[in-house]
Amino acid sequence: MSATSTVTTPSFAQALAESGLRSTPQREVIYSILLSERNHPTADEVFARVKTELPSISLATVYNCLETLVQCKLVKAVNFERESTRYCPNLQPHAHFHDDQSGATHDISLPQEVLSQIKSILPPGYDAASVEITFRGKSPCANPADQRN
Amino acid sequence: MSATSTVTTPSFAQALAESGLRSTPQREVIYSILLSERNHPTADEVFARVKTELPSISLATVYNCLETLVQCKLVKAVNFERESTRYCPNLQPHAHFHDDQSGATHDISLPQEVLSQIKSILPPGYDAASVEITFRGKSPCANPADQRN
DNA sequence: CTAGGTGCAAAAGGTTTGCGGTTAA
DNA sequence: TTAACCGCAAACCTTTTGCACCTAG
Repeated sequence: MSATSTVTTPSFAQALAESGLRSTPQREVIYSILLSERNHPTADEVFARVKTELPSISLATVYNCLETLVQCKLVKAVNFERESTRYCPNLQPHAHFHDDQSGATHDISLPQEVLSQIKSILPPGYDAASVEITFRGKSPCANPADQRN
Repeated sequence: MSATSTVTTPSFAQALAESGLRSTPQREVIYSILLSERNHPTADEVFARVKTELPSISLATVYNCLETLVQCKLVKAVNFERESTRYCPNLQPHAHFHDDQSGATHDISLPQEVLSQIKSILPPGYDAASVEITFRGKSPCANPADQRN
């Protein structure tokens, strides 16, 4: 629950090890921040949060760590237009809903059946390794405190 | 057919006028390049092409013109990850297939029925103004000359 | 001992903006 | 005449990189 302690989940260290990488305090804290704060934060937002725990961390290291986590498939990088890249620890197949007003981003679960119907629109010969689905519009936004801006 | 002459399609000037904007040679040429070269070029690629017709044009003007065309909905801006923005005059609902190897981008037509099934995965309360669907993977790429690389 | 990591500062894209001069309604 | 445009250069923002130092295996 807390992002404060250095919780080295076995699977976490393991996922890194599989890529020949180490589990470091920076990587652990950044990962736990992503897990506890599922608002799809930007690198800058993660930086602000992680600084409270590791005051000496640099923004470059945050970028590097996030990239590392993406490499070993612990998190996904999400982009909306030209906005800053956001990071998301949800590895399940899902779509994203981006609320332009509030800037909030929500995960939308994506049933396997819909996913395969989408893939079925591809003409023969196309081999899709991944599909990315992004909605834009107004979200319910029940909790105004969730709004970004 | 030719992108050389100053073809002021009525609808083109009209679309601009509706936003209180003018039809200029720069905007016309850029638009006709997009129409004739449907490879989803970047601003830089458009710049290279348009310079052969308007040698004195600047990259900033290309960016400005493209943005203007997007504003008055004559073209769509397309983004893949953090790559340069690409521009696309196809206003029909369609998905994009991005070939990571060649860099090529293909329009995939999106049947209305599939579109509505996709929208049906949204929980109640969500109001999607637009949906963006991007495939990544290997495309047939029958014509190697099309590869961007 | 040495490959991998961190922090810092500088560089690298891609895109936008401010400004002086030009042009079309 | 005057608002819209253009070209140029500088600014901007996000992200990456080079380098010196440090640390875990």
